[in-house]
Amino acid sequence: MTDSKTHKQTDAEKRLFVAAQQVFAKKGRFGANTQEIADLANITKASLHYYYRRKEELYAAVFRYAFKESMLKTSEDLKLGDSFESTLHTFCNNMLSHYEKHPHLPQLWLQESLNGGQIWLETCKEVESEDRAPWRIFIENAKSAIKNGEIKEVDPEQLLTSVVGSCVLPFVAEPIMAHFADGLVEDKAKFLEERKKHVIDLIYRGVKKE
Amino acid sequence: MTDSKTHKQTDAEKRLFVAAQQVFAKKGRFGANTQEIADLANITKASLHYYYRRKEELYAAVFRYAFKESMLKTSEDLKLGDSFESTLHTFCNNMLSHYEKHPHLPQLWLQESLNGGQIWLETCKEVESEDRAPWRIFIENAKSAIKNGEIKEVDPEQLLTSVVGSCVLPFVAEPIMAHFADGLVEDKAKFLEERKKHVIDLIYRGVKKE
DNA sequence: GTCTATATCTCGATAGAC
DNA sequence: GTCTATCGAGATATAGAC
Repeated sequence: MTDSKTHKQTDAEKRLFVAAQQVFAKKGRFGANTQEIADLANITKASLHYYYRRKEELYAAVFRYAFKESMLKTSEDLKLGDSFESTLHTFCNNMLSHYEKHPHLPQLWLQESLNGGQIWLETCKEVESEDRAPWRIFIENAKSAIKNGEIKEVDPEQLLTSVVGSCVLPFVAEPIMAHFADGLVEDKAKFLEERKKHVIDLIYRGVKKE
Repeated sequence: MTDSKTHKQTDAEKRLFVAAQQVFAKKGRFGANTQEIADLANITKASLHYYYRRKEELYAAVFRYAFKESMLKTSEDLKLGDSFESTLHTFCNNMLSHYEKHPHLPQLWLQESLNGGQIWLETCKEVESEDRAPWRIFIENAKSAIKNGEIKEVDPEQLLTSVVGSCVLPFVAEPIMAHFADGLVEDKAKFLEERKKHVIDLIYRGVKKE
């Protein structure tokens, strides 16, 4: 944790934090209720309110922490100045591996976005001011790769949209995707491993100069 | 409408239907409340319950109708046996044009997915039994294109995931995307027009045999 | 069909004992 | 720090007049 909650967490508080992530991811900021969170964390509602006076505080704390951690993971090994091929490779692999371990996180992002995205925006700015924003590195390296002829002329923002959309969909639309992607049901780990290869190959072929 | 609600709708019921789409898309199945829906439709809560006894019934009716209509739109002009290039072109253009006119629909799909996707699945099966499922045509035509050498060997399900993810993200993550895609804020129509070209070009270059 | 009024229930939040 | 008990707001849903 980086800011608001630097104190030592008790076991109960840790369980609360994890439970809140899950429930907010499934039900959203408004749909989630404190009883369900408390039950999942094996504490009472009163204890929940002891740690976080208001539900909104809990939501904001959970989102900020999870998002910052994830951006840190996603930007790992990404370096300004790397080739686009290497950047794409690292970006997709990091993102997909991270979300495979924590599939509820992309759901949490989406819920926040559907609910207006205000806290997301605030957190984004913090991440950017600390120079840990993976999307900035992605866009910068794409621009350089266009200039030096590695890839063709494309709008880097459009490209980023395609990459993120491709990586994230299996997690936010799992119940539906399971219906027309048999692989997702039979062996999820294998499907996601193939997904890494597929997205990286598809996108790189799509932009590289031959 | 195809089944459950074939009767003539009054003006009030139509307004209710539209309002419910909007509110369920933003707040989700659980977060949405009937007061907000009724207000937006300019009717009272009592009238809402006159048409749909329970909130859940309203939700299910709204989802089924909207999803079926959308699949009909998306599968327009798609024909079994078309080349993959033509299929991709039609699929992306139809989808993006439809969602540009009704940006809350992809939000409704994802809300349903986050809430378990049960009603989605039921509706999917209905659509498939009526042979109006655009995803089936997409996958079939991709398979044929692999066989006849138009495109390289790829998993059609992975490919579909990438296409849908790329097309849908701008609508479900708008508040965030607006932060790093300037074009989306300045001129949304232009951004989406460019998006069509970008996605079609990126994906086709990514799979075609040179 | 549409309304006002109200019953009933659930939720977030607090008080206060231990 | 964790609990039981409870308050009060706000939600869904219903009753019954027009």
